[in-house]
Amino acid sequence: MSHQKLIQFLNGSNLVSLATAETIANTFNPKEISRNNFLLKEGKFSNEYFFLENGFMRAFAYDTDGNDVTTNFYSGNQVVFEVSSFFNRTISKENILATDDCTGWFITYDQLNNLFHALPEFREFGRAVLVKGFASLKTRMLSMITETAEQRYDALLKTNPEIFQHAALKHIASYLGITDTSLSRIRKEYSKK
Amino acid sequence: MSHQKLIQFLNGSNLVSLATAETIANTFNPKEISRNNFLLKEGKFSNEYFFLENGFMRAFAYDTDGNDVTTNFYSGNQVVFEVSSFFNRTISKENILATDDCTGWFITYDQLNNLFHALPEFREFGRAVLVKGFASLKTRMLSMITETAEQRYDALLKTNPEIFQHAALKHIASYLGITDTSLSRIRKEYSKK
DNA sequence: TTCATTTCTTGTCATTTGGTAAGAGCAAAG
DNA sequence: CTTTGCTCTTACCAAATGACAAGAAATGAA
Repeated sequence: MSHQKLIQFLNGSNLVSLATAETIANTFNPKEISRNNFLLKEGKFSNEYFFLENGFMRAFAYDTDGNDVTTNFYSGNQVVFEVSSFFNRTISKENILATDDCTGWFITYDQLNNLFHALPEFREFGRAVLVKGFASLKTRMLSMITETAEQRYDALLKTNPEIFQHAALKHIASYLGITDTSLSRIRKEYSKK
Repeated sequence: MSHQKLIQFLNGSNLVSLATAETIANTFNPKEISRNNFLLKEGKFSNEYFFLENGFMRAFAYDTDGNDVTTNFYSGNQVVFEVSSFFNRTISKENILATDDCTGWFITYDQLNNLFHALPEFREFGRAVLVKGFASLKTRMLSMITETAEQRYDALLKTNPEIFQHAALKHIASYLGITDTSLSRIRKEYSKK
């Protein structure tokens, strides 16, 4: 296994030089997670800042009635971790599950901080990762408030079609904030158009 | 005007020593915004990392139909800025309006980065601000998906009662993701209990 | 393969929420 | 004080979504 994809990911952000990207990548350790295994289980600490190279993951939490609610999907070339648990060193309320066989690279919280301390470029990169996640959640929140379920379905289909190739519809439904029954109805209407 | 509240805010995070908090605070400049003036207007850059000492602010965006949608409320002792515009140096889609006379302290993007570069403690603080905002938005997103409008109203009333003393109900309604008509109905039902 | 389980769809009905409009209450400006 | 405009409430009806249950389809295990 080579660090090539990780180096490209770091350098491609335009925040990290190629030389620095190589230095950073060398600190990352390879990790494989096979289908139906967890990157993170609720009650544990998120302690791996994980670059997902290949595979697919789903983050979810349980609501007060015990229903599984999808909070995020992750496909390749993304960083996967639970922000609050990882940075605040608190136990996670979320699970992150590999729904396909996954490969990637990780560093621990301590390693991340050492790199942040030593490499200003990596700090910029780390901040950009946080900001990007924040911004996309804000966008999603606004769409929850201003758009109908069908509009949100349509937008997800167009912007993240890969999700529909990897995730169960019931999990997509809870991600969209609706029941699986409603999603099924929406898809029926939608297919007529 | 003294930096005292700002110093307490920085030091109270337990991430910044008192001496460093004083150094940081000295870089901040005082700013007053009177009622109905904007800290940020859409189309402009968010370029002030603003510590709100006193007053009340509301962030909002317009949806595709031109409706005003409240994205956040801010009362005293919080940092106010638009994450994506500020850090990505892009124009803002959001407005931030002082709904009461406000006082506080700000630094610019460049000043913030200089401080981050020079003071590891302030980096930690800055990260904590981002992480806190991210985590609270995740919580809000989950409540949008799993709770009824009445439950969300109840939760907001209990966790952020100050909002009800400063904001118009129609603005609270869009923040909760419902119409002002629905909020009015919910309040009527709620008051019976 | 066969059986068991899970997922997805569909139907029915109830509930929630939205759209619209009208009127009451309140506050700011003249 | 009166007028004007904005906010909030209320009523009515429509639309969207949920809850539940049954059956079909797909998946996984033995």
